[in-house]
Amino acid sequence: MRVLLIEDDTVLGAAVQDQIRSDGHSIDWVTRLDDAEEHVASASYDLILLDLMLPDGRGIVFLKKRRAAGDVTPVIIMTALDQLSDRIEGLNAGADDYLVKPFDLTELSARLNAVSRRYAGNPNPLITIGELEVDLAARYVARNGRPVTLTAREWVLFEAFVQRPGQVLSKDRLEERLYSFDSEIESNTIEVHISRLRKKLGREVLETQRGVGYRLGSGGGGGK
Amino acid sequence: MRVLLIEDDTVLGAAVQDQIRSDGHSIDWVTRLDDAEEHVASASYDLILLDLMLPDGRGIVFLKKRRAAGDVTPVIIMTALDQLSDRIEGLNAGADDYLVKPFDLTELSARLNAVSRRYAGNPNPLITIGELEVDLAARYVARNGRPVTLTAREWVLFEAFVQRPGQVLSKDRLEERLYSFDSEIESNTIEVHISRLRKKLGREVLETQRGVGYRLGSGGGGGK
DNA sequence: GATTTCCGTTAAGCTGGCTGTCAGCTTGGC
DNA sequence: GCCAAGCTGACAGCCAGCTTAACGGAAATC
Repeated sequence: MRVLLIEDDTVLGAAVQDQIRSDGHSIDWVTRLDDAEEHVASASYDLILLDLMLPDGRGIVFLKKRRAAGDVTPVIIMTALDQLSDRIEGLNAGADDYLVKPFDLTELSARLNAVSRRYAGNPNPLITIGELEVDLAARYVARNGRPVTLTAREWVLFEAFVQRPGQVLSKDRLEERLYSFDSEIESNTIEVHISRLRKKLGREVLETQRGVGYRLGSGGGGGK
Repeated sequence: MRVLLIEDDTVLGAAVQDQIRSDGHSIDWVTRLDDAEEHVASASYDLILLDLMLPDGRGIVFLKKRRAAGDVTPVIIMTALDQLSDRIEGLNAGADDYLVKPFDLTELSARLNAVSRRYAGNPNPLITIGELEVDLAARYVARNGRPVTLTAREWVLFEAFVQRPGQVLSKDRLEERLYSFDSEIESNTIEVHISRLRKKLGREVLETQRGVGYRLGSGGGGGK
């Protein structure tokens, strides 16, 4: 397994590097986010270990950027014990796991094994919905075999429907998903995004349940 | 998403149950491992929340048994802060994640979302009424396997009957359900909606009890 | 640092269909 | 056959939702 470690603490970094090597994996270690950007651009990794406090920015930003770019490499974030909100933010931003500093090196190994096990046995399943093909893990949609590019918000919405085929999702529920916990939104943002999704994916993909919400259209809930 | 919670602490258990419900998932809560065994044998879950210290044994044993049996349902274990060795053992035994007690409920939600994102949710139980299939949670009805679209009002009415199979509901009662407290309706609105429902769902679905009200027809609640 | 492109949000006008009402008809009880 | 209760087709008003256009901020490129 190929691991990228992003950590500016040299003591911790060296320890992690040693542990991972002795577990039989290869590892690249960088201490800055811009270094990290370069590495992910030029090489492919099976796992990224990400510290959230770095000299040139917050790790969360890096993570969000990767996810927005469609990168699904598993990311484990490393945070201090008291940074609860960071952990939550990290998970919502697409992290797969976190480690609380200071952590035991055997725990790191266990996590590593869990991740490699999870993704080894999971070739991405393709979901077919009418004329659409979806790969949730890879953030990929194609319409009639032709790939469609969705923006971040569009994907979050679309994913919600694909994960719950046949189920009606209310606008409130979708809003919550887009904006996590905060903020009441008093506009038709959801409607606009739905409209754009329909434009890209086909008019029939999302059915309106007036006064209730939306759901995946024909073919989507066919299982029922 | 369907969750099985295995936790003997009633305070924590109740809190978790509430949180998960308010996130829109369904949850079964047991306090003992043998109860848990029964549940996983008779139902399928999308996620198991597992306390490691239980009155009739260690949760680890349960987890190992499930994995040995080939069950890949995601499991999140819940441990006290100082039980580091338990966490490691848990991860190595096949747990997907862990939560450190005491944990924030928002963190629980974030974890839940991460899991449900990873594993697409599974549909809810279907209720069969004659030639109809109903999924209350998904607001879904099909007649002879063909999905039927109900409007908001129609659904509210229909739901009332499905929730009380065999029971006769008076027009007053139904009116109350549609319009809460306000407004006297001086027309035959209910009758009209009933008529529309019958047109969509079949004539026999709703029986008229002249002078009394309506009730679900054959197959609905005949048993009880 | 300037410029350009992209994306999410907001606002406004429009539309389709839901919903309540009524009138005329049917059904069931006596 | 008569009456009351219930059924249903038609219709119009209105509102939820759709769409388009424009704005502002962020990121990317130079």
